[in-house]
Formats: sequence, structure tokens, C-alpha cells
Amino acid sequence: MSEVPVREQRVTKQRLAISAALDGLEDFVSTQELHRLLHEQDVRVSLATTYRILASMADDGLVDTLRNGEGEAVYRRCSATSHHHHLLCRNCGKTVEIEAPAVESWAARIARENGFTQVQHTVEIYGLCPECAAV
Amino acid sequence: MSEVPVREQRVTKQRLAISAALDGLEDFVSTQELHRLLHEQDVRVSLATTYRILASMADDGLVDTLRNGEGEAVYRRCSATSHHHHLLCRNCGKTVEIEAPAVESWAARIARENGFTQVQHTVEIYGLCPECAAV
DNA sequence: TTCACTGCAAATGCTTTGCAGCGCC
DNA sequence: GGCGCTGCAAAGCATTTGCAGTGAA
Repeated sequence: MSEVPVREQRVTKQRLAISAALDGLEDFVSTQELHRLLHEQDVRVSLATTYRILASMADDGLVDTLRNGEGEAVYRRCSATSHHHHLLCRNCGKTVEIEAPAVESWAARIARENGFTQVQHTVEIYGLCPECAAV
Repeated sequence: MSEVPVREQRVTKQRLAISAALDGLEDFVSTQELHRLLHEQDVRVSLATTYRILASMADDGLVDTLRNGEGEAVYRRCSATSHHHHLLCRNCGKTVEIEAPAVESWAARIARENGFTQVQHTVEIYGLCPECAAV
């Protein structure tokens, strides 16, 4: 029988701290960045624990995950209402958020046509922003 | 004045071997994979050199680069004629190639509207394939 | 002959893991 | 009080780099 695995999850101050930190962030952060951030706020969470908690939250679908241009895993509080993609400047790192309902439905349709389920997708556009292109 | 930087590039057997190997591949490969492949064909190129040559080819625009799901850099011989995306099974790794002209033009339009140039994009769809979903 | 290219091994930097102690339930 | 969670340090990987020998031009 298929059961949703009920995973026990103790409420520790580390987990709360990380959860709270994510609430205060609009955008994706890497594990390293989040860890640095917590340290600056004098919240003591080890790097290993930060990795573990973020991975576990991603597993439970509490955060969205994707890879940044450097190949690092980056996380963001999951909020179905604000799914969007990014236009990134290769040079200065500037990002523009993009709403793309057309792409969402396209991805869903492609997946359906191929019988795929539990679908996620990543879409990133890289280029040179006007300022960097002007130099 | 903008000049294309003329970079000297000696023709070594390592560079030829890697170039030839890429010609024989349709899809993206990671540096590690390419290196393994060359070894299986008894072509002796060190891993470090494989990294160096691929990075240099990417620099010169001879190959396309992006990141795979694991965050590794992957390369493919540059060929504007066969650009496509992938639908990947999270469980068994099966991939389905997808032609998506609509997405191409969408990405180009978004970039143009924001003044971005020299645009690249990555689109990957992850899910469970029919076989893996059935289990 | 010259100097870029290579191979090798050591060094990096991100991420994961083993283990003993801690603390939530 | 039990057992999942932490911190720490060590281990793992992919990738990069220093250096001296090799070979393309």
C-alpha cells in the first residue's frame, strides 16, 4: 500500500532559526550564504546542520530548490503563489524576476503528454544586461 | 576598440582527441564523463587537461555549456541546429528530448524586452516517468 | 629554441558522513 | 529515558593550480 511516509521532525532551535531566516528572504540562497547570514545574526548553527536541515526541508517540499549559475544548490521558502523564473546577467549578477504562465503550462503539458508525473521544472535565462553590454 | 582577442592555441593531440570525441556525441557530457570515455577508447588525456581544454573551448565559444541537475558543468559541441531541452525522470534517469520552439522564442522575447543580449537559457523538466510512477 | 601545453599531485571549496553528547517529546 | 538532532572533525568529490618536463611551431 502506498503511504505517505510520516517523517518525524523534531522542533529544534536550529530548525526554527533556519525556517525563520528563510521567511525573511525573498530570493534563493545557497546553504553557505544562509549559514553566513545566521552567523552574522549571532545564531549558532553549524554548517553541517544547515546542510542537513535545508536538504530535509527540500525533501519534505517545504522549500524550493534549484541550481544557481555556479552549480550550487539554492533554496527558497516554498510559496505556490509566487513561482517565477529569472533572467540573470552573466557579468554583474543582476537578476530580473519573470512571471511566465505560458511556460508553466507548457511544461505541464509536455510532461503530461509523456506520461510524467510529480513534475518540477527549472528555467533560467542568462545574458548580458544593458549596463554591462554598454561597457 | 573592440577586438576579438586572438588567443594562440596549439594543436595538440589531446585537444584533437577531445574535439573528435565531442563530434561523436549528440548530447551534453560532463568533464568527468568525457574523460572516462576517452580512457575507455585508450586515449590518454589527464583529467586536469580535460578540464583545461573544455574550459578553454567554452571560452572560445566552441562548445555550449550549462549545468546538469547535479550542478556539474556539462558541454556539447556548438551546433545551432539541434538545440533542445530535456524531460528527466527523477528516479531512473531516463530522458526524453524535447523540441520547444515556443520556449526558444519566449526566452528571446523576454530577454529583448529587458534589454539583455547574448542570451542563453536552460530549461529542464523533472518528474517521474510512467514506469517509475507505476511501482 | 621557445614557450604553451601536459601530467601529476597537492590544494581548494562545497557537501556529506561518523560519532559521541545533547535535548526534544 | 529514548532516540532523533547537533557539532565537530574527517572524509568525499568535482575542480583548480603549481611545477617541471614535453613537444608544437
